[in-house]
Amino acid sequence: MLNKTEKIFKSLGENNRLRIVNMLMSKPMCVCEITEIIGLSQSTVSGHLRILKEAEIIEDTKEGLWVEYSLIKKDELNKTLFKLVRSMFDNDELLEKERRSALLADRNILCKK
Amino acid sequence: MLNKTEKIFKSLGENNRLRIVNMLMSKPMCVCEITEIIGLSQSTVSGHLRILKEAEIIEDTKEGLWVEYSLIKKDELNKTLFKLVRSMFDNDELLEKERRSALLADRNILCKK
DNA sequence: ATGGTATATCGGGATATAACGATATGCTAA
DNA sequence: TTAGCATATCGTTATATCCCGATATACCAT
Repeated sequence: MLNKTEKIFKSLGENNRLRIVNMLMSKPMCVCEITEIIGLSQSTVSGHLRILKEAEIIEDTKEGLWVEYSLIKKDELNKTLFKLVRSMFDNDELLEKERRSALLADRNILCKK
Repeated sequence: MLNKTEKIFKSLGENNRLRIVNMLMSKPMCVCEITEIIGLSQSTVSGHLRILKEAEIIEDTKEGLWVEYSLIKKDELNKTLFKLVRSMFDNDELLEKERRSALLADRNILCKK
């Protein structure tokens, strides 16, 4: 469907959302972890997550006080899409660094203020 | 690379550009054919084509007075991308109709005014 | 050269998007 | 219940995007 397709590509057509998708390739993360690593305001990150969620790229699960976001890997479309995106992300220094940061991120350290 | 990836997805994240890509899946077309079928102004269509061209989704070749645009199918990335997009376009009535219109389009009839 | 055709570019108006800080909501623990 | 933390939503501002008509450019035929 045209509008669904537009929504998917539009959601991926923005640098900071691509950075979020890239980080979620390492592991599911809560908003505060993403916010810490990406260096944007919490409200901005929340907005980006909403857009990716509406495009059915990511989903969220409540984890007590936290909301954990993760890539939706069930359906074939997304699998192909993520494989493609991952290949496009290869050899990008910033993205590699952020995948590593995501992997190492510990919400108990990053989030408690 | 991040910015290249953003450019590609941004170029595909717009309904009318998706319609153009869909039509070009039938065959290479010149601007006037696309303009006729899509029903937007010539300048708007030209703008969309420029964006798709800058994202290296399509390329153009001069054909005398005409400029013919076609999908860039050489590299693997695009091949995968087009296969994916094509599958997302399946069973969309408007897009099917426009692929057919594109296939039947004859620039000698559509364009000469 | 002139006239005609196809395409690209420019300028402007309307709408959409991205960013932020402030505030609201929702949950947990004491 | 209250306090505190994580997240979502709201209001605003700045920028980007989409559309069009008008104009410029490029090419072809006469």
